[in-house]
Amino acid sequence: MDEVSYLAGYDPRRYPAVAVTVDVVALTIRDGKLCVLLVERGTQPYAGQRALPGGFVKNETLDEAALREFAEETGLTPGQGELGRVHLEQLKTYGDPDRDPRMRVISVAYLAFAPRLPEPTAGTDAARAYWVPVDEAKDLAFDHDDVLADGLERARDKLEYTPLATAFTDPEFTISELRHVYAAVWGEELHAGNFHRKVLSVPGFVEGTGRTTARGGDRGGPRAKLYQAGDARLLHPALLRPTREDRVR
Amino acid sequence: MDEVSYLAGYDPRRYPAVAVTVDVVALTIRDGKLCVLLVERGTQPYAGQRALPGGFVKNETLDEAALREFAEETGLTPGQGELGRVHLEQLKTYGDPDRDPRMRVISVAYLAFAPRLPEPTAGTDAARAYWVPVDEAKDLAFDHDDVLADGLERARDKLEYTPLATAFTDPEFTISELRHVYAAVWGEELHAGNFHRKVLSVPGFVEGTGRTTARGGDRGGPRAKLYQAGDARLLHPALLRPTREDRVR
DNA sequence: CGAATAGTGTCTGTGAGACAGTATGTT
DNA sequence: AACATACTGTCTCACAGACACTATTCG
Repeated sequence: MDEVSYLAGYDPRRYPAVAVTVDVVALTIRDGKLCVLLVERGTQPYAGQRALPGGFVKNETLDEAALREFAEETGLTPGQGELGRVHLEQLKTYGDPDRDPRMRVISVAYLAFAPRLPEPTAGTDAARAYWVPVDEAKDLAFDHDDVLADGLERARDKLEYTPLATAFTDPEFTISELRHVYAAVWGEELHAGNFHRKVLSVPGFVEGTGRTTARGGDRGGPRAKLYQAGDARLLHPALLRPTREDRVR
Repeated sequence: MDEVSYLAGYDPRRYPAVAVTVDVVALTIRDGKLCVLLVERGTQPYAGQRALPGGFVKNETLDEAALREFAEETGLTPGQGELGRVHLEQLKTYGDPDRDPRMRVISVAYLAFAPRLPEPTAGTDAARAYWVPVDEAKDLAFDHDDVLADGLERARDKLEYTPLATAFTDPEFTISELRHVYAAVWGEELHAGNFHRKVLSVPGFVEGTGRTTARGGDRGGPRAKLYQAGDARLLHPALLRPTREDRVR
């Protein structure tokens, strides 16, 4: 029976209550490591454990709910500055009947790619959230280990065929910085020379600004040219990560 | 605030009711055309219009709800025969506040790839569902036009890097039949010779059965070898569809 | 026989990856 | 001076796509 004919004679109050939340897998890169935003739980169940930030969906779209939660936890002001550069996309919905011990909770998970942000300030609502390297983010509350794993997989895939790596950088970046983003997300080093040529050869991925860095690297080397994100929304050809035969079967 | 601390002191009956449904974009190929399963709506709103099959989530996982809805509308018996060959995956969740005029409805959409199925029998519950070529499926109820469009996009992408085209065929198929699946989903003809060689060169995509068709094609030609799906879960290298520059920007 | 199809051989252009090499910075 | 880094050149192999060709079977 489709939702509609069903709803016609439906009194929602007679059915077991269902709650809908959004949870956000917010990723950024700090000190060359891929990090995820977590909050500490204060109440039961899972008190003291860490969880993904999230909350109830109010009278708003799902996308708006996710953006609002992200802004609240990071302390950023909606519709302003850094928040505008955050990429948010829907990831997957989790709804196993027993994923929350108290009642049926359907959670729409979102994936966020954020540039390096100021540490959430103490004293604000955002104080309880902090960035954790993804390989230290284990034993999360509820099914959030699964949600995080799905988010990481999606993020790694997206770097291959979209220019979203630039969402992790400053507006102006060097090819080397971009390579470090890929290395952090994929967890493996990339050949500097080939990566450089490849990035420049993909139409619309990056465009030069004419500027260069003020000085060379900490340990020497020439000043690097600065680039900004181009207008491509898909990379063509894609930047395939080194083939892992075990990903195939 | 995360979902959890919120829920601790939460009485769901005090909040506006939210309903959660699943809707299914079920695709199959009939007469060489990609078709989607639709139902005719009997009640307001959108009475008389067509919609994707769907319904309320009961005390079950979301995946189970989607499979149940699909089985109900097609008349297939759960856990049996043809139903076991259907591929089901979560597509996306739709939850705009006004997508249903009566109340807040969050819909988790699923995508199904089905082999050619018997036409739903009259006299059963499945009688009101029928297969419609996707290019004739317009003006659907609610936001189902968007859902269908998202499902088609996902299906076209999935054929590139997974062996899911075999989910549209009989268990044993010819390379030519497989090519017609790609042609139907992508909406363009493929070079027969190159496609043939490409499919056989991808490890684990198909494996020969040693058998051949009983007779050649209707209009001549040798008997074709029969293949079955291999054990690959990802195609490597992928079967990229002809490049469309406008997909990139 | 004529036509359509299954399947293979071959050539060409593109791109990925390995490697080397040059120029320009740093400590 | 020693070394790291930015960036470019070159070679090789894999693969996509165009095209040609043979063999088989149907009407």
